[in-house]
Amino acid sequence: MLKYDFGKIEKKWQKYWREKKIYEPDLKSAKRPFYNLMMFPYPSAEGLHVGNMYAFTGADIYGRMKRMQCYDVFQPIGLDGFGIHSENYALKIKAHPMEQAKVSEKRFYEQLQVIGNGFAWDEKLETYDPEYYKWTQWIFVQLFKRGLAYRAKAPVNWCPSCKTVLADEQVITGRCERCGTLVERKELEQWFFRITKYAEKLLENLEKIDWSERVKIAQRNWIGKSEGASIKFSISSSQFSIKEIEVFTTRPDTLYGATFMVISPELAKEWVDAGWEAPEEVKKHVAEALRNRGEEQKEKTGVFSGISAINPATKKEIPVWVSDYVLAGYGTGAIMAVPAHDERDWEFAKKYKLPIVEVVEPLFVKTDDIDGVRPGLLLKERDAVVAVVKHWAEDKYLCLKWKKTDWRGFIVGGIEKGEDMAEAAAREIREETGYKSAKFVRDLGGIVHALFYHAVKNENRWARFHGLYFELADGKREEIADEENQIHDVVWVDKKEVDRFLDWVTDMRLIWHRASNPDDFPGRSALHESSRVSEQGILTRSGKFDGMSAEEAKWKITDFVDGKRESHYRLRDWLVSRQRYWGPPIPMIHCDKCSWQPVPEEDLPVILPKIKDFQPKGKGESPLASDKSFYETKCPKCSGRARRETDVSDTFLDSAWYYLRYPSVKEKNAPWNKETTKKWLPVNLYTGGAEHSVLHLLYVRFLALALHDEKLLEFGKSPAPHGEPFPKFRAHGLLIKEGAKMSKSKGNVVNPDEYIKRFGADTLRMYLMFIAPFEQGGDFRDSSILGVARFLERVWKVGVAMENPPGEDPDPALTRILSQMIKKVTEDIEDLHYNTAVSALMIALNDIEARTPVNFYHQTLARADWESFLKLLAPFAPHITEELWEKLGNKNSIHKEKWPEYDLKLIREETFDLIVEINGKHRATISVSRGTSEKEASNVALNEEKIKSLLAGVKIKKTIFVKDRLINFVV
RNA sequence: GGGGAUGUGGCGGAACGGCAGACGCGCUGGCUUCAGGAGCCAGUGGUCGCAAGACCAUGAGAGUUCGAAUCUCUCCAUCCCCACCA
Repeated sequence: MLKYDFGKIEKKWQKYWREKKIYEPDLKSAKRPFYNLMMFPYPSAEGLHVGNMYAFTGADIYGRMKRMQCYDVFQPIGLDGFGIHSENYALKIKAHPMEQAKVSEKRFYEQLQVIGNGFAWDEKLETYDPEYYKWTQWIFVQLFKRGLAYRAKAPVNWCPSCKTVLADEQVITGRCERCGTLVERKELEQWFFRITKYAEKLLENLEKIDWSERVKIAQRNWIGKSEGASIKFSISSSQFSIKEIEVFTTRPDTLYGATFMVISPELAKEWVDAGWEAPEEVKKHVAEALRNRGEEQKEKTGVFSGISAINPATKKEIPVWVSDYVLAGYGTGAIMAVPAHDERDWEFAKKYKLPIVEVVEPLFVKTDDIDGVRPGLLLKERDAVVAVVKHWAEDKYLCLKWKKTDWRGFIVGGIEKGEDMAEAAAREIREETGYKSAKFVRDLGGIVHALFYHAVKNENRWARFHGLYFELADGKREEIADEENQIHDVVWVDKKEVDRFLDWVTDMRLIWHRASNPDDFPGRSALHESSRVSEQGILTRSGKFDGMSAEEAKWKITDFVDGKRESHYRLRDWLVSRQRYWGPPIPMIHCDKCSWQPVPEEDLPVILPKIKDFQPKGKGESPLASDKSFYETKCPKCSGRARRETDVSDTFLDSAWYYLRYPSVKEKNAPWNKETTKKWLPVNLYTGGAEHSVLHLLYVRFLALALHDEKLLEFGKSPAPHGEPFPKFRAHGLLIKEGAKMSKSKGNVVNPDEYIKRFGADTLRMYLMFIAPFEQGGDFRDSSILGVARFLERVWKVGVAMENPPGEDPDPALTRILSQMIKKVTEDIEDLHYNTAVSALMIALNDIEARTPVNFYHQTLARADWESFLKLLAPFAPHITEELWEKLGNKNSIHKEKWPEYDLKLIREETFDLIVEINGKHRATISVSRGTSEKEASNVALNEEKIKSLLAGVKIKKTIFVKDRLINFVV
């Protein structure tokens, strides 16, 4: 076998690319700037992970195609080297982070060289470079000056093992994201960024940016908007200064069912501090609860506070409890408890025997499918009902609306033709509701379907039925309404609306079945199964709101008790300070007289000193706090003695703006050059891992939006939402190994070096892309890489043969095949479907080989077609294609060549395979010319022997014809 | 508990609502080779059949459709993210 020397070739071209700077766009005068960005890695010094390479290669392929499509592609790389990852690694191997960073840097850049990406090396950056973090600090100062950075004492997440505070985002189920230790709550003074100010904007803009849907959903959930009302409850026994309790609720419609209140231990403590003389057991409970905060979910516990409040709707006195199931950080730290309609309140009420009052009755709807008739019912408003019935034979739907004011629930039923309607109704109602007394409308004959309703009046339940029937069989209908029920409209509606409606009915049917579960009390289960349904429920025991739909009552009740309609967000301010060593010092100075002052801009950067003892201390202080020469300084305002902030900032701040620095790394006087930024931003395509859905990707957006609003930043490109840095983001999937997640503990981490040594970077790149769709992730298996290695060997074989003088009559079929492939590969790369693009290249090569005697490719394969093939392959295997391109006598890099174009006419074949189906089953395939009409196709098909015999003696009812594709005979 | 995703041969995975299983791995047989390996040729979802072919197959069940892996609903399984958010 002809082995190509990938080691030599790859080295040769990597050197060439670097020297000729073929991946360096002209940042000043580029005509068609395309910023292709990939998330930069944090160097862990164990070297580049194959997962990094997977991500980079995927992004690189896209960039390479764009470059060949005549864009000025800018594809920078750097290192996210500051932060806890790198620091912990240094601690582990007992190295100084500052020295270790240099080691990691070297190793990473070497590795990044050999994977063959088109990086713009001249613009590389490292977050721990003072030239870089000078501006990270500058950003901090700007935010501080504009009130977007503030210092506050707050309960924070404290990791006792890492000895630092963590952002909420870094706490996973009560444990530290990094080391898994249980996180404690501590009260500390910390620096925050006011990201909550942007909650609404961050949410809104999600609708306008082109991102992987799963990432958008994650962000939406993280921001966690809920609409509700804030309502005040006054305290009846006002023994101390607190006179009222404010709560936030998303269900103000259930206010009449609020039978008690619960406050969080934190709030209780606040009250105590404000002078509340709480009973001993309350104090005990609070102390204990506060100690246990952050622990895993456990059974709810609580104590009665001895205080009572007034329910503003019922004016009744209700007890106030203290319990740890109420969180301090969300809403007001106090809730109104509606045990009938909230799972947690229900549990609590059951445990402590508190009253439960049901105030929303579910809407019972049932449908049946009998005799082809599909009845249904839709509740539109409080006092109008719409029913839709499908005609059993024709494709028609009947839509009926009528008004009624005194009902509570509806039942829709179908009955058999000829069955006595009254009997059916009686049976149905008794079975479904258990209501015994009923009055029935008599059957008047010819009934195919009927609708009923029953009304239920609070405790004193009664049911009455009203029948509406119509004759569908002969197309006539008869409508009957009694004196109370007026039919308002009868209209035919279109199918789409009916389909939507029927889906709704199906949902309701499910709810019905759940609701009829005799457990607990009626309604509870139904209401908790789906908030959507509970809001479709009807109010009861709610004074003048009885009978109103919950949805409507929501805001009416809010108004009634002087509540405020409000939106709350789960998102909380970004905690940016870290009591660690390996980060950019926060550029703030504290003076006893002048309070907090930012370091003057001309004094930046505040250099991180190289200190010996960089171990975290665990006192809530950074190791820098033991370095006098660092923290002793003068107040920039009064020049008095002052103390420098010794905390450093979160790594996520470093990575929240790196993309702005890349095009401007050579700018000395500003974090980003105005013109360059206008020209190159926002980023055209951002690629990275979905694991950064909420952390990094939210922070970056926040910062860009804020900098825009403060007029510190201006993007010039693209019509994307103002200030959004990444109008298009694609998350790649996770690469696993033989079915398991790669992890050091399992020892199954794939080291790319090893594979590059064995197979070459081209093979590894292409294999990674071939495994599975890029956005899905894939399973790395050693055995499968051989297929790609073989493919490249064969490419080499053909390429070597193509050095010979071309033959006289190349095969036109190959030209067509290659043209089809151009289309396929171009579209696949655009969609990031690299696996199928690779497959298309393999098919093309198979065809080339199949149509040519071995080693005589130059005679049948047109040179231009081979050049196209190489160009299409170039993004995947940049080295081998460059070498073969040179072998053809070309002087310039293939990566600067123009991407091949295809001729639609050439792709189109004159004939196609007509699929002949009988009743949708494939029976024959006939080759006919393109554009064949239905009539011709039908004739050809019916003359086919096989079809003839299959259709002998049967009548064709209908023929379905899809042009240039198939013909289907329905018999 | 909530949210999201995914279920197709022995495996990774293909398939604008229109020939299910492209491409690759693996496997089987043959050629070649001292041998190992590699290469080349043929085959490879299941059942029945000498064959032509027929039937069955995309987690299970229903629905829509002339026609469903694909759209809708229910259930099951697996994975990921979040988790007492009122």
